Amino acid sequence: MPELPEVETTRRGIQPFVEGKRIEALEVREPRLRWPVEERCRDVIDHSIEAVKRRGKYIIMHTAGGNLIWHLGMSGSMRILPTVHASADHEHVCLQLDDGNSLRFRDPRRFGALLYCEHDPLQHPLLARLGPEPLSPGFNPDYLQAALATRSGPIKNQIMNSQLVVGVGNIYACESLYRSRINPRTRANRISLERLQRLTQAIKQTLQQAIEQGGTTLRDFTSADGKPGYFRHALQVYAREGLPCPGCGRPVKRLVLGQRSTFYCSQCQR
DNA sequence: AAAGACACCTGTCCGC
DNA sequence: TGCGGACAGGTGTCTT
Repeated sequence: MPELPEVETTRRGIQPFVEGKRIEALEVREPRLRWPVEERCRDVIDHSIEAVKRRGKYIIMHTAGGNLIWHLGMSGSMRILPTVHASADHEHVCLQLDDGNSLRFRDPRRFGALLYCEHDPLQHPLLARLGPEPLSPGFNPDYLQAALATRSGPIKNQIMNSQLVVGVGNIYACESLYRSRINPRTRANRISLERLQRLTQAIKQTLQQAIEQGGTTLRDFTSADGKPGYFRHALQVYAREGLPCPGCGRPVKRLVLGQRSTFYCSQCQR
């Protein structure tokens, strides 16, 4: 489920409820996430959450007792509920706050993660080698051209590679390539600077618009208040195999790249 | 160094 | 109604 817009929506949703609050308890009902939840996560107990940040698809909570790094994986979501509220199925972690509310982490598939990092979380091995934020000025045509110089694989695989740029998952890769009229199979290092200009712009616009819509809900994504995202209605090719392309009316095609479904228009995207 | 396959999980949907 | 198989928003790890 969660690509950058969904993670950012989640971050914005929880931030006002957790920032400045003290962590009274950390209840791990199911430690078997992507990696086992470590015992030292408990070092944050009795400390206040000073800030809630995002890097790529990671959500980072800063406290004087160390930092919590969250990843939503494929099926993760967060909600704020009264602590007395019973926990739901697949709600693996509960962070109890000092105002009677708690943050619940639910993740049926358990591809998500809760990590602890005592010092600078950006230096954590999983975060240290991440590429630039797609909405930052550092992600631009010149950067992308240099980054792709040695990459001959399909462009779609490249923009989904978090070492080149973070936050772009399967939905937004498909949508951004459609918007920039680039065929997802195009070999990355053969794309002109002009077309990379279109691509970087399309990625920025698509992600920005999706954030403004609260992300995309395909099946079960909800933000911290339990509401779905509305960008689903703006999807032009993703999960629309056989339906007419909004540009030319021909049926949207599907192929598999990097073992992921890829949706595109063979007429509009060259 | 880059690319591709595989792994990790549960839930849902579709065809028979 | 039940069952098997395909598929799902991610990404680290291993092998070529």
